[in-house]
Amino acid sequence: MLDIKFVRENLNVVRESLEKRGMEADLDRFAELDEKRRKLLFDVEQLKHIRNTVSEEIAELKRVGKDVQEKTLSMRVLSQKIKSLDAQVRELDVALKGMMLDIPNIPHPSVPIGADERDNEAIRCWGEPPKFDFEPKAHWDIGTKLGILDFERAGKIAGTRFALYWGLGAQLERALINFMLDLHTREHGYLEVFPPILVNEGSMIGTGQLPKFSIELYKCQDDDLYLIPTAEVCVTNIHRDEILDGRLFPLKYVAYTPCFRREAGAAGRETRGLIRQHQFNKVELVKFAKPEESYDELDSLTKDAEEVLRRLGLHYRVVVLCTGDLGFSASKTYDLEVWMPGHGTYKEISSCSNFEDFQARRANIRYRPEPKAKLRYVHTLNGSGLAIGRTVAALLENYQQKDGSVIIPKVLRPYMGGVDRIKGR
RNA sequence: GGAGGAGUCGCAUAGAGGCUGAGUGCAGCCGCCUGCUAAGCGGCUAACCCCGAUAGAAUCGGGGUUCGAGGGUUCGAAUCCCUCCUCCUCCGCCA
Repeated sequence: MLDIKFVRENLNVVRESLEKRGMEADLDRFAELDEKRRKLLFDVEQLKHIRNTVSEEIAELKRVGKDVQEKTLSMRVLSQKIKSLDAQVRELDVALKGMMLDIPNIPHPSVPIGADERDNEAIRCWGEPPKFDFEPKAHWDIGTKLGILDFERAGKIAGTRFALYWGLGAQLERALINFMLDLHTREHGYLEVFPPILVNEGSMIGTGQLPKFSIELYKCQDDDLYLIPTAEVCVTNIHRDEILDGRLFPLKYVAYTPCFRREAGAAGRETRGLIRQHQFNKVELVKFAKPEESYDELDSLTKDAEEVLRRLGLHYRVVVLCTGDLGFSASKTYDLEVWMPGHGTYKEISSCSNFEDFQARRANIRYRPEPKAKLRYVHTLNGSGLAIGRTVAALLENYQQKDGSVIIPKVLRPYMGGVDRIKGR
């Protein structure tokens, strides 16, 4: 959420930012309702002032045993008036809050302007695509043939866009989770957390999934609970409604969780394989930072995620998302895209974002910069470090051999009981 | 799931319709006093919103709101009533 005062005083900045994103909002209506609300609020507060004063007088009169009837009667009228004005203010509050919750974050000035992912800018590359003396296969063919991935039975159990892992496939998934958690906790200084993955509506509003993107979420029918689409939700909301100690910044958390997405807008896209699943595992990095340090923290968070790919020996590039591709809550996002030989393309495997104070304002997460200073909103950041299913896909495609087996990178072997190659069941 | 109890300023607690603009203690900060420390004395220790002053984020003045959340009763609610949430105790069920 943007600061309502900022929006009030910078309507054009907000309008421009919406335009850059290719989005719309009725800002004229916002201005009108906001104006109306403040006028009403001013009126009702004046009436409340009278009520407070007269109530005091009534108390005083009763104390000395004087008649109070006349004042009480006139106050009864005033009180009704206040009640009705209060209701009107509340109505406008709800309308304005609703509008504010639907306005996306303002992109950072360094974000390239563009319409969609084709306008994203690649800023760096690491490694080389592996060379094959045969036609590299897609990971679903490799995995199915090796008997470690079973999409048919997953479809029977749950439906399309679900996967069943067997044997070394399941172990590889688990090995990657542990490898990533160990790397981030032992070498990058993150604190491991294991949060609830069913969360309430307040948490979803806090990070920006609700109210606008409910179509992407799985909701429990009989409870006010949602399955998380990313650990960003539960980990960022750890500090909802808290005042944090700025001396401890940056706070760095890492969490492994399953994630659940309805993929409502992706019908027909990437229906095969592990790339786009309703349920997938992810190791997520989350930071709480001071505003003046948050972009440095974004850079180091991105590097922390990149380190996973480097150690796995996977060729990747880093792109800056353009305004049209930028997420609703983000000010700036770097995507890590891993090379997928079976597809012949790069695929997003991590998304690292700075939300500035957008989520902090929604979730009410603040800190006091100095002992006597005013409270400020923190900046929140997060990034995948990494998406596990997509990493499995990338490993299968990049390390596939002519005989259909797949080499396990050295760093994972200790996590696989020393297995150096998957040759099938 | 059932039955009780509780949620008040950083922590601990008082408060039971109007002398509460929420008191007290602790911790913390700033003074004073002091050879040093301790003690003592005085002060400060909440957030948000609206209006006004100023070129302004700062700051100042006025007003409003907030005692878990939301409604209600009343001229007036921390206090009474209703709904919900969270925590604790006991019972039942359960990995």
